[in-house]
Amino acid sequence: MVLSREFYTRPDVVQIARELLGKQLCSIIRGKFTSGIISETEAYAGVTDRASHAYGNRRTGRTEIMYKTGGTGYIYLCYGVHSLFNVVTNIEGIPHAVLIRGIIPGEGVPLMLQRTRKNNLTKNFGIGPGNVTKVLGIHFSMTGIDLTIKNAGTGNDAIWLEEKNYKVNDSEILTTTRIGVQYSGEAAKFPYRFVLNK
DNA sequence: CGGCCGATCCACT
DNA sequence: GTGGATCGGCCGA
Repeated sequence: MVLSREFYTRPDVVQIARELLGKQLCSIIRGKFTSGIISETEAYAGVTDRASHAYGNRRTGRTEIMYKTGGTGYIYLCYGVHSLFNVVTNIEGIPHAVLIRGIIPGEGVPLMLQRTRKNNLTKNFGIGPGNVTKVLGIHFSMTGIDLTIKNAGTGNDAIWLEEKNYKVNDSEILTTTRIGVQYSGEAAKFPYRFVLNK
């Protein structure tokens, strides 16, 4: 079942980040389907979170996407090399987001290998936010895409999340501070990263 | 318009 | 453990 608008528009972005573990992230890129189970997430709590791009209510061409309704994809270029995929949460006007940092490969592994130019599944395949987008074929030019429908009307391309029969127990969830945000002072200490430890 | 820098990754030592 | 790659976005002038 595709995750609904109501799932994304709830107010607690940290709780949503936690709940996204075990959900299936799917893409159709140029007509080709690939998917994986989300194994690592980080919450970015909007205008009061110094680690967020929207800290201090900053509105720019890029961050504007974060102010859209929950269930929108916020994708941006990092270090000039990597597309990073986020799920926008909360209602329109409140710029919360969850960064997807890792997936367990599901369907379409041969195509994933082709995209990463590898011959077989390595130990950390699909781990790391730049790798998530690489294996699923997601590009930062797709930012703003609607995540609640399987065909978002952008030609053959679509991204969505599904609830699958993948059970996650609380005991399997590791909570830590976020990666790469040491510049953000106190916010760097927030326990906003969730890892599936299975 | 110029300069700085990033929610990273990988090869190499 | 470390450093280079690489370029759009953001800010200041």
